[in-house]
Amino acid sequence: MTTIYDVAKAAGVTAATVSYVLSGRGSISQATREKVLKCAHELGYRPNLLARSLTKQQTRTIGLVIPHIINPFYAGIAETVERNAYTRGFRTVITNTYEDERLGQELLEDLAARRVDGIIALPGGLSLAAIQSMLKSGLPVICCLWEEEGQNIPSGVGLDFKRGGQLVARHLLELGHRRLSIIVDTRPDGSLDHHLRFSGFTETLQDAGCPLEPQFIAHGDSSLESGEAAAHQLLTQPERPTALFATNDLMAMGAISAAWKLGLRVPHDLSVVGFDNIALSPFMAPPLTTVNVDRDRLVTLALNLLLGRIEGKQLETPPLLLPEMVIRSSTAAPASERGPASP
Amino acid sequence: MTTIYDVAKAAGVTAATVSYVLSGRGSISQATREKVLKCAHELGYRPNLLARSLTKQQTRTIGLVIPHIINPFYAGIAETVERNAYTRGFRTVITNTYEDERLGQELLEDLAARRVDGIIALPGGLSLAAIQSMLKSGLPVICCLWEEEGQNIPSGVGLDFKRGGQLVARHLLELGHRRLSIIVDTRPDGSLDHHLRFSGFTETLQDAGCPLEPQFIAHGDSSLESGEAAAHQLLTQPERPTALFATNDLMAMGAISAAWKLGLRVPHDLSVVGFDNIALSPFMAPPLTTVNVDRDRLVTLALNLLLGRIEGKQLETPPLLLPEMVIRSSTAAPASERGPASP
DNA sequence: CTGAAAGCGCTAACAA
DNA sequence: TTGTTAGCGCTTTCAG
Repeated sequence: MTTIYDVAKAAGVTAATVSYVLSGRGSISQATREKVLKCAHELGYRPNLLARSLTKQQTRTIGLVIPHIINPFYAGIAETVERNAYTRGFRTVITNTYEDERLGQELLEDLAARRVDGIIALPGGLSLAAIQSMLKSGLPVICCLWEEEGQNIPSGVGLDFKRGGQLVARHLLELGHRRLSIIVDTRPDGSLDHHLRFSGFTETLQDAGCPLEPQFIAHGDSSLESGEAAAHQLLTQPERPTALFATNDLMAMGAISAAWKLGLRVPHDLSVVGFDNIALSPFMAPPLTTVNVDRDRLVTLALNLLLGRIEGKQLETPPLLLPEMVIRSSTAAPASERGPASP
Repeated sequence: MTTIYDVAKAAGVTAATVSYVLSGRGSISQATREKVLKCAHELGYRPNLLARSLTKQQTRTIGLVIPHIINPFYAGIAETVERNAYTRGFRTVITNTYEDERLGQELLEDLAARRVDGIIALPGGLSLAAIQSMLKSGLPVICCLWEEEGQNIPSGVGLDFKRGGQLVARHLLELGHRRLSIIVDTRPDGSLDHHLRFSGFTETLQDAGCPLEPQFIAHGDSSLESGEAAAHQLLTQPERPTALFATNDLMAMGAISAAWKLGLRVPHDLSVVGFDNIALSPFMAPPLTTVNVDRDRLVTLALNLLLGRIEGKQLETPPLLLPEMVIRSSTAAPASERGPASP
């Protein structure tokens, strides 16, 4: 691997000079600049970021920690962060916890060891303690979409998940549904946002005098598989629900799949609502009614916060983002309200 | 940030000693070992990988270059690579070209500048020239799923895409379809694998005396959107095809969506076949018939090759992987062959 | 406009 | 068992 010294020797100058022309700093005569550039090119010189970062004490790199890239919601976030950070001069390294707190901890340590300039952390596989520890060592961490009972979360950008649950309940109620069901991800080690979607949903039903029945509550782990399994269970009961809310789009897709396999038509026999509005949602059969999370805004805010912190500014956390209903074709009035089916 | 020197001073030893206990190398008395460990912990010491990598001349990190993480096919590959590499002691940094060759080139340079120990490169947004250039500078690069007319590809692991196209044609033919259509990604700057899926498909039809009609060929860019648009075009012609092959699963999903919106039932009115067998495929409505690419095997082979090369071994490229049909519920005999529809 | 020199944090001979 | 020392590749004062 050719170094700056090799280039310097070839160009008959010193390493410092090469460094200057390469960085565009300092004032260098046109002649030597060209000579250096030429030599660098000929020797196939490639800067060593390790060395550079070591001296400059910054990497212009941020870390992004998410639970699982296979979930299109996180893939979308990852893309947005990567592109956004890139235009602001930062590289992004994406890491998956796979919902494993041990791994999550390790990843955080690793990012710190790589001396990323800052981290954006999403819940799922990350303990608050681990984050605090990073923060304490001076590494900026921005928490996105984080919800944690009681404890105060480090600065970040949040979303009003509870409101999301309310919106869904209201939508379904307005369509005339009375036998509602839910598939919710409430794994003990998961983050609490699904609980909030759940409570927003149930409380609204309660208030409307139409409380959620216990047998219409099923659990999943946010995956397609779990959504399908939970929906199957819900839909094979003696009295079926007419509507189903899955607390994320992937489980909703699984639910639609379960319905399909049972010969039930969505939305005729069953209305389905998801949460997240992933890129796939408009292309499901039928297109999924869901709750949108404004990822662009989320990421922009998070990055503002993070890059601000990296530059030493202590910006204040923005207000909660507001989710909004996206009504597509997977919801309709219950069949009894509409007369006979039309194919 | 506390360094090894801080720890050394606190423990009353020298930096080298600290390095030794931290790495577990050398022989250190139990007493000092404990003392050092204790100090390191108390000071919140975190190793600096930049410095470490700089001296060790290796990062234990590999780069993965893919077109677009939002495509579940690539997300799946990314996960497999990351997990696999991790168990072998390597970290992975995932980068997206977004199908942009300029960006792709830059990413490659960046990975090299970060001194990753090796790279796994998938086609789409990467020029062969850029890869060759990395190779020339001594950085191991393994090309996966690469197809390039004439030119000889650097070592890597490939798949018999043509055969995949043949399998699809055969499957559809056997079901009794005669009016077949295809949505293919043949962007000029894309990789050639879709061309191969296409030619395998068309040639088989040709041989069967049932050549693909020109108006039944549509184009996409591998995205959901493009699949839906292309399918819409195909399905609104005076005489509809009875079967549709999309050269990847995402476009197939778009096609199912288009069919749904036109009130056509899959597979009753239209059979749909995809390619890739992404994690979503079994959960589409209906579950998608597709061509499986054995990602585990692919990644294992690629990693063997890469880690081998990193250790200096020059292993020979394994034979092409063989794709295989996965028949699910999106294909059936054409309606005319089956009598009237059953709901 | 360019060179000399110190330093970023860590590792690995080699001595002691 | 531990310390000394040189060096990894680059940046950046400070001189000249």
